[in-house]
Amino acid sequence: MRKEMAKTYDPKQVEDVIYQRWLDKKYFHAEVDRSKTPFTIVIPPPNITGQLHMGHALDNTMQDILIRFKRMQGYNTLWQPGTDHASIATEVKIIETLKKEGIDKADLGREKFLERAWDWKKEYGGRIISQLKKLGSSCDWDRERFTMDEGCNKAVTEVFCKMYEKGYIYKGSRIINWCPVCNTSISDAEVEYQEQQGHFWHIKYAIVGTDRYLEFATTRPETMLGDTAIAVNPKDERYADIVGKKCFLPFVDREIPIIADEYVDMEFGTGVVKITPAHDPNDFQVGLRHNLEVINIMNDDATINENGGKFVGMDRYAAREQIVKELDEMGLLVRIEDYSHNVGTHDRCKTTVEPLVKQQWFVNMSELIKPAVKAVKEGEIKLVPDRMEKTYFNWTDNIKDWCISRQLWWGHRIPAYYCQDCGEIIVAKEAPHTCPKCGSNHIEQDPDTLDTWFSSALWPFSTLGWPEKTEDLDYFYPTDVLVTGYDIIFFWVIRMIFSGYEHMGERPFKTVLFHGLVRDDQGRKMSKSLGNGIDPLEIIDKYGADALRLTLITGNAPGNDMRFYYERVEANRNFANKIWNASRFIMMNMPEDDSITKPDAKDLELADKWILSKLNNVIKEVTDNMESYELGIAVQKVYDFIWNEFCDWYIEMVKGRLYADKTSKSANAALWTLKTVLIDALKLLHPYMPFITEEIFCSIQSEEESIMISTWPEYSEERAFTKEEKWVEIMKEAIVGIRKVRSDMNVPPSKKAAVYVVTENDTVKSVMEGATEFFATLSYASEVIIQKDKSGISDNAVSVHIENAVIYIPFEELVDIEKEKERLTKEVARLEGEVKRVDGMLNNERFISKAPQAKIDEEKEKKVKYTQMLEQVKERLSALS
RNA sequence: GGGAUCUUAGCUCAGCUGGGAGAGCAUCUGCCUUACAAGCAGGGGGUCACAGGUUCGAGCCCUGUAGGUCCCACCA
Repeated sequence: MRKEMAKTYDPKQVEDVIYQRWLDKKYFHAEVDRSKTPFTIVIPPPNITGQLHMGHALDNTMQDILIRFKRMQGYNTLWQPGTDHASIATEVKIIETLKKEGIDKADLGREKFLERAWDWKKEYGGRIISQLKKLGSSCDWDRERFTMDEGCNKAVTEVFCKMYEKGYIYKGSRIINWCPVCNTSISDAEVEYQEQQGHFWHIKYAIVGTDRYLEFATTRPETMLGDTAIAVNPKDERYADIVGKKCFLPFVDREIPIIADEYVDMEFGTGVVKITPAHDPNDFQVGLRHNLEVINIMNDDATINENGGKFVGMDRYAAREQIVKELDEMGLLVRIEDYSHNVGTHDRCKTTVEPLVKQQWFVNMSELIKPAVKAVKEGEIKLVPDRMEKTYFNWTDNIKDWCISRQLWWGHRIPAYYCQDCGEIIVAKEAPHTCPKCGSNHIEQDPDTLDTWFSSALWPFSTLGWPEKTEDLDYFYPTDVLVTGYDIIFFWVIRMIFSGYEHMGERPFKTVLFHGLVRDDQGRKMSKSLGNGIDPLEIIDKYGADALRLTLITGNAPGNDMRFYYERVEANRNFANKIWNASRFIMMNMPEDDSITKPDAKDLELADKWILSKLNNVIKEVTDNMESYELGIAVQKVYDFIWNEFCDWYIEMVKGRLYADKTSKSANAALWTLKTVLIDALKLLHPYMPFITEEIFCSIQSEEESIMISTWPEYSEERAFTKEEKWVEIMKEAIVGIRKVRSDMNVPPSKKAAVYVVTENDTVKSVMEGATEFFATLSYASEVIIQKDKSGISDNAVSVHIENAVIYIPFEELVDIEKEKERLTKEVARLEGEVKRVDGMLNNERFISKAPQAKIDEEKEKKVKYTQMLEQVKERLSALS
């Protein structure tokens, strides 16, 4: 025995030690090696503000599984790590901390603010990395990158300038989404619609030159201050006569035209819509069609500006209240209706966004998106599961220009410079000293920064050295798999894809593997406000990283959300312990000098061949499943194999051989098989449970120094023992049958009884003879007697029927013949049912003519088997009466 | 309004290209059998939402219905 192993596995004792050893040995490190095929994954860079949550844990577990699997298969694997500056998320955090110190961002000034931001990065940027390490992530940490490091900055500037030159990036005054709390524009993708209870205010305006009024409804009465028209549908006969007339707009004393536009739905409400081009995207479009004036009535903080007349300075909601009140007093408020509608909010801070017309930078998407659509359509990039393609195309088909400028300080500053004298715009990698147009040196850089996704869109190649033409880029790009949540398809996945084609001329990855959200045990999203988040680090601390990883990967189909249960972590912790104890058993039984030798084929016994063959099948299936990204199914098979076949059956089968004579050939064969099967099973499990598999691997063998760089097992014809597999399955059936009978009769395991196997079949006879030892132990037999007929067997026996054999257990006084007859009668009924079912199929001409031959043969075999068993049971039954 | 997805054991979910329904937890019975009580052995429990259709054969494919979840759009 090599060393004393504790009775229960304690992950805390081993995980950190093992991880450090892997780091020291540089197993995670990748170098270009042209003799090997690369396999590359770039990490979705976590935010520097982030703490590891279950989403990260799932995402990174999946990546680590793929990387470890491929590494063992012999690929030159690179898992490229790094972090994201997360412009707005970080900026908000810093503003918060400043606030606590009583400092206002504006007072601090840009430079000082950025100093604080970098301090933050230094302090917290490493936090999430160390948390990823606790999970066991085998990233190449020597290559850690940051979206705002020198290389990424260079890539961003390069891309901006290039796309500006091509005309893809432009500056324009358009309606954008404005967050009045974060004080910045945001992209369409960042707007989250929330159903809110609001009101529908029915208001009327006087039609100029008549005594008529025009009634309409609005959910945002305060925007009336910016109304520049009233619209009806051109086909609407109700209003045909007033189109072209004007309405009087109270408060701002403006006359606005009544226009006709298809946009108006005649069926909805009164069929009249107020048009506020400056504060509604649809109205903006209407305004463009009708050349309407765009009157912005709001300041950046969502207070009413000087265009709002007497409401100037009021907050948007206060103004709303006041306007409604005054309209009512003026008799212009018709009624108020409760109304539930969707309100656009900022996904970061949940503030209601304000559509505003502003000067911003945009990326024109119409050309860029084309190769990204083609790639997925033609399968050059595969989305797993493939239904995600629908979501993908839904976005690409309705793509709008991407607003990329943000009124923030933390981020990549836009490389655009303005001549303060002649207004010339210069976009350049380096800040110009003089204006190329007028020669002035009075030049200022655009104060805005870029959307944080602008830099992450470049991540698959910027991290490999682009825009430099590096060896790494040449070798590791395109990457192989991107693993991410379906919730960032629009933010990130699509943008990486079109960026890859645009700047590299090639796809950034071959496959995108999506996962869902990890929810709490009630199916709710884990969130800070609900306080229902489960900290992965706590789980690791309590149950170990392996148990957590297994929990996240099992019992859930690709792309589906999952619920997190402590019970499942516990079950997986128990599984770890099970493996631990199986290994402990093997090591305890090893000879002192470990002198196990590979047995000759002829020395392998029935059970050995059976488990080797089973293992062989599992290897094949698991490998296939993993190659098609069915990670959960794959590990479920390993789990079942280890627990239900290896531990529950094989170990029990060989105990006798080990306890008898450790130096015998039989014991050697058993030990060799135990060790071989365990090691291969550990290898299959290693990508999922890296720590415990490494710990056991290193103590059970000394030829190799780490399981993570060992070779992935392969299916081998040599280990395919089909016949033995079948025989053992029949024996298991017999054993289970005996146990069941005993259990039904309440016979305690301590009470052994003789077991007679009656068979005329030579194969059954020889198979049984070769396995009496384990057969006896597992069926609690005092002895196993194999004979051709029933002679010498007491009538006071119960019988178990298997294919071509009847097993008798003479329990004598314990046997209740009437009960036994009842039991056998049920068995007859069951078998008759089986025969009937098979006959139903085989007598069906169309089944015979259309079903595949293999299926027909299978059913024929079953018919033989069940008919034969039915005869046996009937015979026994008649013998009892 | 458009789309996706789900409905399978008491609970949470698997079930890959159609060929006799599975897991974990829970539950019941019996076991401290010298790897493991975080365990062992045995059991109960499902007309796979409903209605049609295709097929020799449907949990799986098609159509429809009902209910749930999510994404997109945003009728002011």
